[in-house]
This record gives sequence, structure tokens and C-alpha cells, in this order.
Amino acid sequence: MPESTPSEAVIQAWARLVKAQHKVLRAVEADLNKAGFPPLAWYDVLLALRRAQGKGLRHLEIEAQLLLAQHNVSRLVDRLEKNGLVERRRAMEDGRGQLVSITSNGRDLLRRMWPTYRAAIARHVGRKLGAETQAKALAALLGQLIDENAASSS
Amino acid sequence: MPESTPSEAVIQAWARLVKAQHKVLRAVEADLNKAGFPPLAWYDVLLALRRAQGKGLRHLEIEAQLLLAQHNVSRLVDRLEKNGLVERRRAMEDGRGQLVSITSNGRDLLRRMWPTYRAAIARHVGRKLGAETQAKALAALLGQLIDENAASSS
DNA sequence: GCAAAGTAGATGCAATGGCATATATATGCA
DNA sequence: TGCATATATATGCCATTGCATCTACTTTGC
Repeated sequence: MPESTPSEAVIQAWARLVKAQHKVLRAVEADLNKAGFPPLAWYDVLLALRRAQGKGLRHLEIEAQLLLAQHNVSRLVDRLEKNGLVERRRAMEDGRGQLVSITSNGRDLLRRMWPTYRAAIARHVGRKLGAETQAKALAALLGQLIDENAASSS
Repeated sequence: MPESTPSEAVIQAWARLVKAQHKVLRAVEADLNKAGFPPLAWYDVLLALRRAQGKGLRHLEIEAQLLLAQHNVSRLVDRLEKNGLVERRRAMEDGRGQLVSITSNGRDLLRRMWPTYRAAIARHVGRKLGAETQAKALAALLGQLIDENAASSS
């Protein structure tokens, strides 16, 4: 059953999802930019690489974790490499593959960005949500939207 | 008091906000694209114009409603005009201003897009939220993020 | 009434993203 | 083995966005 007509509440949730994210993301990016830091996408990639420990990640893994298109990963990694934040080496099990790993400069950037980033999250998200329970509720609901097979019954 | 350290729940809410919006927006845009329709931004502008009735809107008003940068409004309106979906005329109270209004082609596009758009919202948002109360709760929480002066006490 | 400052919108340029396609390697199967 | 197909990543081209600046008109202060 298609259920092609969403309720008013669903439409409003959708509209606000787009608007809230847009607004908050812009504000956070602006704070980072003002402090002289690169865009959030760089942070995200570096963080994923740091979590992967020394092993490094394949483009495919970065793509899946960050929901990026393949060609964008390729070019984002280019930029990071050009800035000395990551290194590429060929994946030995697969001659087609690249194994991308974070450099010490990359780790350093992560460390230096975090205080600014953290403060931006607190200001633009934490401060707007009165209580801790609201943050938890929001995280849970958004989790459902991300989840491949949530609800769907109704 | 700066409160520069957000709780884990806030950080998670932030991370999921970005991820959920990204994922859902992509999916909705893909559905529209697959059906041969222009990007959502066009719909948003046209919808704002239709709501403004015959009077039309200034660039400034579009900018504020859609959270767009000024120069982007200028070019987005260019594209819409080129496609015969909107008309510009000088604002008579202010010689610098443009008054943008929707054409009948524009109205027609809105009508034709809605069924596809609506179905996409139902599929990518409605279906993931089990109950109506969840949609309402999500809309309310996201509303707080958009609200200029929400909470802030804590 | 006019110069100075302000505001609305446009535009050149560089960076980024999307789409299609190219290149290199890997795998499957006759 | 060897060719057809699949997979991983790169790249050319065009559209869109961001940033800075430009132009045209308006308002303010004298």
C-alpha cells in the first residue's frame, strides 16, 4: 500500500528537518570558518580515519560512512592530501584500491578544531534544546529517519 | 555562561540531524529528478510566491523565507525566469527592487510536482515514523532549533 | 538640494558538486 | 588461458554556490 499522502504533521516535520539542519549547519560552519578552520566535511573524513586507527580506510568505506558520492570522495581526499592531512597508498589486497590514512598533521587539525566545533554545537543545538531529555528524544527520532528499515508498517 | 561542552546526547542529536537530513533530502530529490522535475529549491521559491498571491515577493523576502544568500536568490530567480516560471518587474515604491511573481506555468509546475513530492515525503519521512505522535514530536523539537530564541536558559 | 552613506540586487571568479565516462585492476566462465 | 564483465577510483564537463565587488537607486544630514 503506497500511502502516498503524508499527514500534516509529517509534512511539517519534513519542512522543519530541512530548515533546521540548513540553519544550524550554516551557523556551525560559519563559526568554524570564522576561526580559520576548513569545512566540516574535512573534519568528518579525518575523524572517520582516526577512528579506523592506523589501518586506513578505503574510499568505499568513507563513502558509506559519510553518505558521499564516489567522485566526491575522490576529490575530497585529493584536497586533504594536498594539505598534508591524509596519505594514500595502494591497497595491497586490491590493486585498484586506495588506502587512505590520517597523518599527524591531520590528527593535529582534529584536536585544534574540536574546541571550536564543540562550542558551536553547544551554542546552536544544545542551547536550543532545553533539557537533556529533549536532546535524547530528538536523537532517537532522527535515528529512525536514518534507519534503513524503521517503522514502515503504520 | 558559555556552556561550551555539549552533552553526548546533544552531540548525537547534531550528528544525526545532519545525517538524517542529508539522507532524506537526497532521496526526495532523487525521486523528483527521476520523475523529470527540477530541484526542490525551485518548488520552494514557487510555493512562497504562490502563497504571496498576486502581489509578488521581493528578493529580500525570498531570501529570508528560504534562508538563501542574496546572490543565490538573484541567480535562482534568473533560472526560474528563463524557464518562464516567474516574472520580474520593478518595484514601484523602490526603484532598486524587483518584484517577483509566479506565472501560470509556475503554478502549473507546482501542481504537477506535488503528487510526486508528496509521495516522496510519505515514503522517506512518514513511513519511517511509526505513529503520528512521533511526527508531531519531531516537528516540535526541530521547531525549537529553528526558533531564534528557544531555551537558552538551561 | 546635494554630497555621503546606505540598501537592493547583479555579476566575475574561484571552489565545489553532479553526471557521465574513462582507466585500471579483478573476477567469472567458456 | 583469455575474453567478457564487474569493481574501484579518477576525471572532464557543466551547474551551482560562496565571496567579493559593482551598479543603481534611496535616504540622511547638512
